[in-house]
Amino acid sequence: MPEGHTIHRLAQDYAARFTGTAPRVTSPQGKFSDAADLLGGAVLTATEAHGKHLFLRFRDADWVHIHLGLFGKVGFGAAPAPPPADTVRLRLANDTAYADLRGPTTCALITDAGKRAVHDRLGPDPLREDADPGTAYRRISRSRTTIAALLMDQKVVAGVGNVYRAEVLFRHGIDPYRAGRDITPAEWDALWADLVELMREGVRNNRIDTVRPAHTPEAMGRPPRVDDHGGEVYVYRRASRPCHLCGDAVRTAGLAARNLFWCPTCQQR
DNA sequence: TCCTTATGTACAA
DNA sequence: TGTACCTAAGGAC
Repeated sequence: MPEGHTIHRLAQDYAARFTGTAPRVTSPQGKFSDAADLLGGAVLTATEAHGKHLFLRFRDADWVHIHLGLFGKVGFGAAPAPPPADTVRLRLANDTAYADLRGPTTCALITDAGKRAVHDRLGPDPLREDADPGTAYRRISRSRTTIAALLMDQKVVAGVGNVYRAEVLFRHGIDPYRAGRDITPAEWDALWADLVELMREGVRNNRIDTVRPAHTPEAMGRPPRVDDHGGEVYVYRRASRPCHLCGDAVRTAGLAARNLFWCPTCQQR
């Protein structure tokens, strides 16, 4: 499910199955039918991700812009493709594979200029080679907004979602309510480097794991556990349960319409 | 079977 | 700050 690592992984997965082929493009659910018709016979030539935005290039400059939102999902399978569910917004199918996209916030055909406009409103993405963390720090270091809100602001950093936000702040012992301008350059460098590492691992494994080897249940002599969302984490969705490090209750609170999770003992101002 | 929830974002007021 | 949008899974009945 969709934070930046999911989208970069999807870019790889679409590329592996469809690059250099002219897949049949359909929209069983209907909302992308007109654009799908325009892509009939077109070769998929590249895929790219920036933050939570996915781009599939057909021909020279026809881009399908996809944003999964909160509910979007892509399912891949081997040919022959079964009859699609009627919620499938976009199906690509060639002789070897198919991919079904459901529930996206965005699935639209755009031009190079349209794509550039998307990049322009996004901050640096820890998963992209061209990312400049200094760009993000210039905004953070001038802001009275909390670091928790800034990390989720895609104009500041692209690709971080609610899980990575909670976890990276925990890993660095940073209180989520600290103002951006109180984050030191050294703290930002460490946060960024950690995001790069965690998110790369997220792409590799297609899930979010943030617990250091020294803190796994095995290493700490505790019973094994499985976190709700499929990865091993410190605080995300662990409200009122004991912190893995200090044992105090993990706290939760609403912040900008999302649930924030943190350990008030391990994360100090 | 209904209700809640979710790793997101945009827009109105 | 609230609401709308898109889908599916899990839990309460």
